[in-house]
Amino acid sequence: MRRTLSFIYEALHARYGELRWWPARTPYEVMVGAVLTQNTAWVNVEKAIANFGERLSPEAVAEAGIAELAETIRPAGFFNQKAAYLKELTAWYARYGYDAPSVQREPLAKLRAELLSTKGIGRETADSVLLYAFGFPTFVVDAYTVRLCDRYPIEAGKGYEAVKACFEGNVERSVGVYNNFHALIVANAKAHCRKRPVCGGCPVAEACGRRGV
DNA sequence: CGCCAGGGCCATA
DNA sequence: TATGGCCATGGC
Repeated sequence: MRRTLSFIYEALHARYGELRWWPARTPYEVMVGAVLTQNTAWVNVEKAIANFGERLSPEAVAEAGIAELAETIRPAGFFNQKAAYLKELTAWYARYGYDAPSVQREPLAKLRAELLSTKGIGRETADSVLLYAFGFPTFVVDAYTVRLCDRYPIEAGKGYEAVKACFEGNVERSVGVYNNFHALIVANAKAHCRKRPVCGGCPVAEACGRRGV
């Protein structure tokens, strides 16, 4: 299994290089994107992000009315729910004075538990926030990662935490690797490992359990 | 036109 | 624990 994961990482890296998802900007913008992208195409998230203009700050979101916020994020879909979720996540951030270094001084496990008890913040969103916004070494598992585990002989076990533990236990414990590996999985899922697979030219076809399908 | 996208909540059994 | 319904826009 370790060999399989190492092979997949190396092969994807050779094909796509360093993708570094969610580049720079502010941690808060990453947080907003993490909520908006829930079951939503990223292109729609970008439209919603653009709608904020100068109001993409925790202070502005905290002050905004829920209806106004919903209208701003409309292109991202599920806008009523997500407006409420953004309020919740922003309220969590307020505990740390909207200050990233203050968050980063806390233990990962404590922060993850807090996020998971925040309405609208499930495992993937929590891990995305911790990894991409604040730089904690926590592996993000999404639908593409689960698909990878379904198609390759990785034997990660079932459920989010099992898959997460499998990756964390078998790749270098590094924020950079966690970041890039997840981005690589997404990139290959879009190019080849789709729901309906496009196996021609796939860089990891050699290790695929469905080779020939 | 139908399918689906970097989920999560809630009710139900 | 594990399904199923629900939320909603926009690209293809």
